[in-house]
Amino acid sequence: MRLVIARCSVEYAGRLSTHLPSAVRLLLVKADGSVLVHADYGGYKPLNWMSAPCTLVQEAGAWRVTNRAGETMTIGIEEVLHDSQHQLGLDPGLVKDGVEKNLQALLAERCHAIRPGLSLVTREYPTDIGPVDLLCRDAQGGYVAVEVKRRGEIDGVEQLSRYLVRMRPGLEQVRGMLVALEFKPQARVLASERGIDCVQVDYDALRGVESDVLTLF
Amino acid sequence: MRLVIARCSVEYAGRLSTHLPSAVRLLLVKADGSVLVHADYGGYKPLNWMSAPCTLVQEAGAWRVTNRAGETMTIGIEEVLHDSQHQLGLDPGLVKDGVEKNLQALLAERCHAIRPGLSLVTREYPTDIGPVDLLCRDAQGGYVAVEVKRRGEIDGVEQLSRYLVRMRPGLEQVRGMLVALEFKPQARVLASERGIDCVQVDYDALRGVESDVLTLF
DNA sequence: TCATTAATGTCGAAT
DNA sequence: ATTCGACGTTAATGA
Repeated sequence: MRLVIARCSVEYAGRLSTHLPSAVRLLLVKADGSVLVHADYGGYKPLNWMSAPCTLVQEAGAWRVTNRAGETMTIGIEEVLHDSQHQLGLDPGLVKDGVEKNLQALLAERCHAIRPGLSLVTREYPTDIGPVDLLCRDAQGGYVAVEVKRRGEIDGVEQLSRYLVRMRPGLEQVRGMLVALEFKPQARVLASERGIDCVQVDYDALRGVESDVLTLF
Repeated sequence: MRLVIARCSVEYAGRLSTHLPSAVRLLLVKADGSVLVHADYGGYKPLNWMSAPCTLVQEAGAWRVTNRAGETMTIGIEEVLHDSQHQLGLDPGLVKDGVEKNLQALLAERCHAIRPGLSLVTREYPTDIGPVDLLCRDAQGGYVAVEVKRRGEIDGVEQLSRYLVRMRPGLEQVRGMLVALEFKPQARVLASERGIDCVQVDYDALRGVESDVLTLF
């Protein structure tokens, strides 16, 4: 990893065009070849960047970075204030907990935590445009297609709607249910129009229920 | 801006939980307080981060970064291999060209470049779920709702479909038109099913037409 | 402040 | 190679 603090200007031409006037910035060159240009504010996103795989050519006063798609980033170097190289080695990588996969697994084991009387038929019930997260039956024996999201947004309603259309030839009266940790108002409105129930659940409470179950065995 | 190369482990607890085992990484502390943890591969995205506004507390062997939402990032510092501070000053900021806003502005001024005979009624025509980019009339006087995208994808078709449903009570025969620089095949298929026209335009040509017009005056 | 939407979205998995 | 959906999406904009 190479760290350069330099007065520079940057041009990017690819999916769009950008221009960055001259100022002092951090240029970060990673071992995989990717180049990031960071200002001293604004977390997360670089001002400009090029992801690997790409090639960096250093000319007299300019770095030219290009990728296979023909996108180019040109960094005009005016003054180098710092330049250091560092050996970092491999990274073991990030472990995550609390993503949709975990949520779906918890809900599959505790369907009645979504709605009392709900029981699981199968996970990943296939349709010709992709699998429905959970297929359940309610207390009256009716089928319920459940789409699980961390955040209930309009896309989730559209996704579940598409599944329901594909399922209805076989399962005429299947109902739709969108389950999420939180909901956007627009999603509730659209779901309501489509006759889809929105059910909000609590991740910690679900995990609590889950660990209670585990301690029983 | 402070640059630290350190052997460290990182925990994040917030919208989800993550764990990052010990390894050598770049810790980047910006002037606005934001903290980024970067590995030596994988462009653009930090492994972990906290955006401003947030507070960094440095204890004996650990940095604790928290934000207003109660999210926490804890960096266990085991060995510092590099530590330098740099004065960057203000950044003039990034200038972009070719984003949807530019495209919409160009098309609003040159509706007939979308389809001959098309004329603008208004930009940002309101519906109760958001504004339609352009409302136009065609050569026969019929209304046309135009949604502008850089890339025509399935989401754009769905978005325009929702607008059309909301508009039809007032504008019975309004047609839908999705305009983009490029189209995904699936978007064309879905649009066709919904009776929505897909029109591909060229950004440079549009700008060319525009600058020709400007040079006339 | 919240809600909504674009993004050089990125990234990973499945096809 | 392309499509699809998740993401601590982030970031910007308007109400």
